[in-house]
Amino acid sequence: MTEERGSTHAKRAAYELRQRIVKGELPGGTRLYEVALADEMAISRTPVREAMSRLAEEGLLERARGGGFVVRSFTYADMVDAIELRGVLEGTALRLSAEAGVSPEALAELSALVDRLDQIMVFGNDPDLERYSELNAIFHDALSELCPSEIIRRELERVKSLPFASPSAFVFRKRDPDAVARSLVTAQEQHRAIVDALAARQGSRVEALAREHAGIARLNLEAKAKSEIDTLPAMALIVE
Amino acid sequence: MTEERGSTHAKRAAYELRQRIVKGELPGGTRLYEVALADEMAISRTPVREAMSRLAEEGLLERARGGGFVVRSFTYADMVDAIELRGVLEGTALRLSAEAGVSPEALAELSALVDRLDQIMVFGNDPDLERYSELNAIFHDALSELCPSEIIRRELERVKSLPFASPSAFVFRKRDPDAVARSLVTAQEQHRAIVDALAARQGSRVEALAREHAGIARLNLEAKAKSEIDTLPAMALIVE
DNA sequence: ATACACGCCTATGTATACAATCCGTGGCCC
DNA sequence: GGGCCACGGATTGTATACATAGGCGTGTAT
Repeated sequence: MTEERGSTHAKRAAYELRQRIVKGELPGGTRLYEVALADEMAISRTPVREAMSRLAEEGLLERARGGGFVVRSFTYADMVDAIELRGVLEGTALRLSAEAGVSPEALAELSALVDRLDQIMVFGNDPDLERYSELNAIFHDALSELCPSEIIRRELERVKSLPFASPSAFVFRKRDPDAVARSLVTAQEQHRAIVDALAARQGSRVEALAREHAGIARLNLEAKAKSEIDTLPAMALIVE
Repeated sequence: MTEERGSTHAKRAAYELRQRIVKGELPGGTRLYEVALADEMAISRTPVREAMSRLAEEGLLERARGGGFVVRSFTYADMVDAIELRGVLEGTALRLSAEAGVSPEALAELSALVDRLDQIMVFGNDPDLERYSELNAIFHDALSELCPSEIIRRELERVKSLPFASPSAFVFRKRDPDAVARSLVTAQEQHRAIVDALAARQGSRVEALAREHAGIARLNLEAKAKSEIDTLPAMALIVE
C-alpha cells in the first residue's frame, strides 16, 4: 500500500486512468463505469469517482449527461487547434512579460538554455532528440514562468497539459532526417529571437514569434499524421 | 426536496456554493469544510464533495494541499488579466471564424442583434442598462458560437464564466452618465466593425477589434474600482 | 527555557449499503 | 402495425460508519 505515485487511492487511480487514456487503451468516447474500474483496481467506488473528477478538471474526461464520465474525444482538427491555442497563449504570456520587463538574470538563464539546445544540435546528423525534447520543454516552462499574470500562466499550463499540445510533443524522428535538422534549426532561430525580443521589450514581436514557433509543431504534426499516425504516443488520443 | 435548480443534491449544493462565493459570503482563501457545509445544507458529505469538485472544474475553487478545497482568490490584477485573456481568446475565435468564413444568415443575425442594441441606446439619456447588458451577452455568445474550433470555443466559455470576465460584467451605471453613453457608443461602433470584418473575412482586423473591445471592459473596471468597489456583485470576489 | 515527543482531535480518505434514476425492452392496447 | 406504458436491470446518487493522517497543544526531559 506504500506506493510512490501519490499517497491516496484516488491519486493512484487518477494516475492509472491518465496513463490508460494517454496510451489509447481507453479511446475517446469510452464510458467509464465506476464499479468495473473499482473492481479492476481493487478499491471502492469512492476513490474512483474522486479520480474521475480530477481527470475531468484536467480536461481528459467529460461529465456525461445523466451522470458518469466519458473519455474526451480529440479529432485531428482538435490537435491542430490546440497547438494554435498554445501559440496564442504563449504569445500573450510573452507579450505581457516583455511589457513588464524581464530581469537580466532570467534572460541569461534563457540564453544558457538556448546554448545547451545548440550544443545538442552540434553533434550533427544524429542529434539526441530525446534530450532535445526534454530541454525544449524546460525552456518553454521557463518562458511561461516569466509571465506576470497567474491567470494567463495557468491557462497556458492547462493547454500544455494536453499531451499533443505540449511544446515537445512532436520533436521526434521523421522519415526525412534532413527535414528534422532543418526544423530544429528554424526552431532554434526562433528561440533566440524570442529571447532577443524579450530583452528589447518588444511585446508585439515576441507575440508573433511565439505564434509562428507553435506553427512548427503544427507542421510536424501534419507531416507525421500522413505517415506514422500509429507510432506516436500522443496520436493514440485521436478519435475522429 | 423537489427544487428546480438541478435534480440532484450535488447540483443544488454546487449552485448554492457558487452563489455564496460570487456574492462574497465566502471570500477568497476561505477553506471549505465538508462536514460544516453538509450540515448547513442538511445533506451528507458525499454530494458536498461532488459539488466542490464541480466548482473546482469551473475555477472557483482550488484543491488545497493535504486535501480539501479553498475558495480561489482573485486580486484586482487578476480581474484585469482575465479581461485581457478574454479579449485574446475572443480575438482568436473570431479570427478563425473569419478565416473559415461566416454564413450570410449568421451575419444577418449578428447585424440584427447590433440593431436591437442600437434601439436601446436611442432612448437617449437613460438607456435600459439591464436590457443592454443582457442583449450584449447574447451578442457575444453568438460570436463565440461562430468559432469552428470547439477547443478554442470551450476555453473562451471557460474564461467568460468568471463573473468579472464576462462581456457584460461592467456595463453598469457610473457616476458620470455621459461617460456611460460614450462608452456604449464606442462599444456599438466596435460591434458593427466586428460584424463588418467578419463579413469581409478580415481575420487579423477582427482579432484586433476584439482585443480593443475587451479594453472597454477594462476601462469600466478601472473607473469603477476607484469609486464603487463595494457596490458591484462581481467585485465581491476581490481579495487583496 | 526550549526542544522534542507523544497523543488527541479534527478533517479528509475509504468502504459499503441502500436509494433513486435512467434507459432499454417487451407487451399490450389502440 | 405502431406507439405508449410499465417493468426490470444496470449504474450512478446518497448516507453513514470507520480508517487514517496531519496539526496542535501539552507535557516532560535536558
